[in-house]
Amino acid sequence: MDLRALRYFIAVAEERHVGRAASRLHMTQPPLSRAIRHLEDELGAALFERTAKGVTLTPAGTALYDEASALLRQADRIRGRVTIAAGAATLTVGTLADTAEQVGGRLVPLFRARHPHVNVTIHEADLGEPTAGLRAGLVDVALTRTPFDETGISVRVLRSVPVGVVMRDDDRLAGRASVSSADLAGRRWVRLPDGTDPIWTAYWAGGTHDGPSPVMRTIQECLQMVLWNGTSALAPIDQPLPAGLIAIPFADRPPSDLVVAWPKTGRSSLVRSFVDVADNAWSP
Amino acid sequence: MDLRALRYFIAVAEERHVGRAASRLHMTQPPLSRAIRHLEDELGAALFERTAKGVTLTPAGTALYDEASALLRQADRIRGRVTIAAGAATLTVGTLADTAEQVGGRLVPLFRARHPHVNVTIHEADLGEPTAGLRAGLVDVALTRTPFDETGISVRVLRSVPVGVVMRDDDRLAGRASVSSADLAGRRWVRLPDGTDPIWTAYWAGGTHDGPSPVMRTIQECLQMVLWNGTSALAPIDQPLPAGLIAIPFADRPPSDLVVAWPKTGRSSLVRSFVDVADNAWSP
DNA sequence: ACATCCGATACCGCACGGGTATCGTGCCGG
DNA sequence: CCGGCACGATACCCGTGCGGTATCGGATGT
Repeated sequence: MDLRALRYFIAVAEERHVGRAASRLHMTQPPLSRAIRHLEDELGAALFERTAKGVTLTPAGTALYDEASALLRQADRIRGRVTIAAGAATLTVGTLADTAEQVGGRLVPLFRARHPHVNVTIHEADLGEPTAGLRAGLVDVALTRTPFDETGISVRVLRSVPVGVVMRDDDRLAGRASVSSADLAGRRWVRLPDGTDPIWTAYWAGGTHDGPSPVMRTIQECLQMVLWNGTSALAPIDQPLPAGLIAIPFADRPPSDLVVAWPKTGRSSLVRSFVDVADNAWSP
Repeated sequence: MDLRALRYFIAVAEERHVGRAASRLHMTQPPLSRAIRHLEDELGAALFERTAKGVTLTPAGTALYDEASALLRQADRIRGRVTIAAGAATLTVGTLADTAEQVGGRLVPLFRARHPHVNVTIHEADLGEPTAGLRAGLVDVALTRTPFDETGISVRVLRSVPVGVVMRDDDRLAGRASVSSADLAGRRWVRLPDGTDPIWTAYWAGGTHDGPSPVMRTIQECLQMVLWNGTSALAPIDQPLPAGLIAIPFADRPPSDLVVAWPKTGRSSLVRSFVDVADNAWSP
């Protein structure tokens, strides 16, 4: 009887519905069904009655619900107690270009409210670091955008944002309702630093690179280059543009997800809590 | 931070020694070291100071010890509460021939004291069932003797018992300090039921079977056959023999362990508790 | 009758938690 | 001062367990 099984049980008990509980737990329904069955086997008692439109608690289930929720509350308190006893803990958050303003400004205060004793530091990464320092081990958790190489990295989507082609408002394509890859042929394009994750580079690439083109390191630089040099760029269209620039929806790319990312291995309790706060702040 | 990790931590904290804690937990030292390291990483705090002759608690470790022991006590209470709420639970214990008297008589009352609400039933198996009904799914846990086919079965040793050759006291070998396989050539031997686990059969076999020999089903039958038919048998020498029989230590077999055995999969909390009671009653 | 939605089942692949073998190191006795 | 020893740490292997996807059985309500 581990704590994870009890958390699963609590979710099912509160939702009275295995499928909904599964999505609340960010998993699929079958393993959750199995976990509940295992818990029932281990305790030697039926915890739920299965009905056609969900599940209901048995008396044993009700008893477990009371006990388990108290136990989980007590378990959650432990983390804080120990980190306090160990002295101030530190969480380093990596942000990619503008994600600090996009979500960090709302997220970090919520996190600090939950963990007043934790020191939160920010590492602002440039556009050549899609994991915002996560892969380099510089940060504990990152606020960034997909797509990038996710091997060894867990991701939770906060917001899904379509991308558009950003260009000067005197561009010959200005006014089009939408553009496709074919419209971009031969167009000069902003360039990411060499050595950047190829998945990331390919996603933001557009047109063709004939001849040298400028290298950008931040969203601001990127937009300035579009404005000054007449190049173009793909950018998420969830933010206001500087005067003189317009963005046209680009149908040939799936949306880019604004995500919180963390290492698959060695997830600390602070990281888990950070992700949890992010979930609660955006998913409902 | 699962409960298992906390149990590991408690053991190390109390022993102040990873190796001793590991053997107390019935595991080896390296995975325990790793688990402690993982817990420290997850909590973001050093819990122990490593010294040359063991480990000592840091302030954070002391804080965790207090919190964790309270949490584990609360978790242990849950099982009982739930099974009570679910109505009487039942644990079926399989015993092999004489193990019921050997250890069951002491073990079951201890278990019933810890779980007053649980119904304990006994299944007495004959000598052709070395797992005492465990493999057939007839029982939840078994008190039996090694060796047998342990695939899918977990085992905990309660007592290790040497075996001896049992024969009539007028046997020509009577008076020998010990015998070996060579002394048994051609001797008539008791026989186990057909279809019995070959590992088990081979262990208790001795001499050679020329011609039909009686089949035995219980230790009592076995000894009676030795007495009446002049056959011989191997038997654990931890019990008094009927008058007219003697046992001579037999060096050509490793000792037979008196064990508690249970299925590797689907271990219920009652089974775990039963094993735990057995541990505490015999291992110290 | 049938579409629909529920939980259960079957099966797969990977990560994790056991194991054994070995290492690095600090302490102690000769 | 050095060699042996005992401790925890590390390296590596392997089986189990827990995620996933695809599908089933069965109840419900139009």
